[in-house]
Amino acid sequence: MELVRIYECLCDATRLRILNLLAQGPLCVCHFQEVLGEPQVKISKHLGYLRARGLVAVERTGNWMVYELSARRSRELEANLACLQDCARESPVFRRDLARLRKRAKEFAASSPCGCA
Amino acid sequence: MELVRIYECLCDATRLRILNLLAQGPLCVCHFQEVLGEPQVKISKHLGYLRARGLVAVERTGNWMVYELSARRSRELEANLACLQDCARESPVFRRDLARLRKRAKEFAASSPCGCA
DNA sequence: GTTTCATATTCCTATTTGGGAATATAGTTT
DNA sequence: AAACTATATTCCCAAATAGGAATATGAAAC
Repeated sequence: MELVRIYECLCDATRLRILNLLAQGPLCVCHFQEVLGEPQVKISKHLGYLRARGLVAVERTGNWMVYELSARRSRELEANLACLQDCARESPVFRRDLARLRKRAKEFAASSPCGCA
Repeated sequence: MELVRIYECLCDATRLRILNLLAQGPLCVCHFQEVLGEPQVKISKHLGYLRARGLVAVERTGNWMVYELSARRSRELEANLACLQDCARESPVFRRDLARLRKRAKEFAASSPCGCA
């Protein structure tokens, strides 16, 4: 059942926070690190997990790996991402992450030429 | 994060099928067994899992344990159950389960006095 | 009180998971 | 080519999970 695969992706806090950020647009690994305040290996592994299950896609830009939500989403994935967005809107953790993302968006754009944020 | 707890409940096929049936109303363990065609221990354990996390509630009626969706649901749970319903509507597995449930509803009502179905 | 019935629990095993330390890789810069 | 950067992977461990066989529980029937 494809639904199960989707829910497996959603049942970890770090992955939820990653998906929440990605809803705003593509982002590279080091910026996830900064915004979420989590070690590189953790971020990288969770992104790998999401990628292996087709929720996100990657593109290399120089040294940076820029991740984005997969372009081709099943109806089920679309519905669940929308639901997550809905829930995230009211949750302190997710709001805080988005606030940090916006706060640093300019620094990000200036410092790294990876084109994300 | 409460959301993670919810998604953990949703990332198993048997539990999804259980929740899909419960959306139609309360049901006792042996009827889950029949409709889902799964062994007693499996059903019972997954119901225990859902119960421990507050998604379902139980009430004893004679020998039967009748499960139902928890009456007090957070906004997040409500949203995700609705989303699941939405996805289930288009999935063969879930539709088949519901068909079987309806087909046997009368037998159930006649055979066991547990008041479910 | 013993049997029966519906359900829960225990015990076991195999698999998956999350996390971190250390290391590898692949581009970029010098 | 050597050094550096951003990221991925490997190796380890502890914990959670799913499943089934066997057994326990608790209410009902006899």
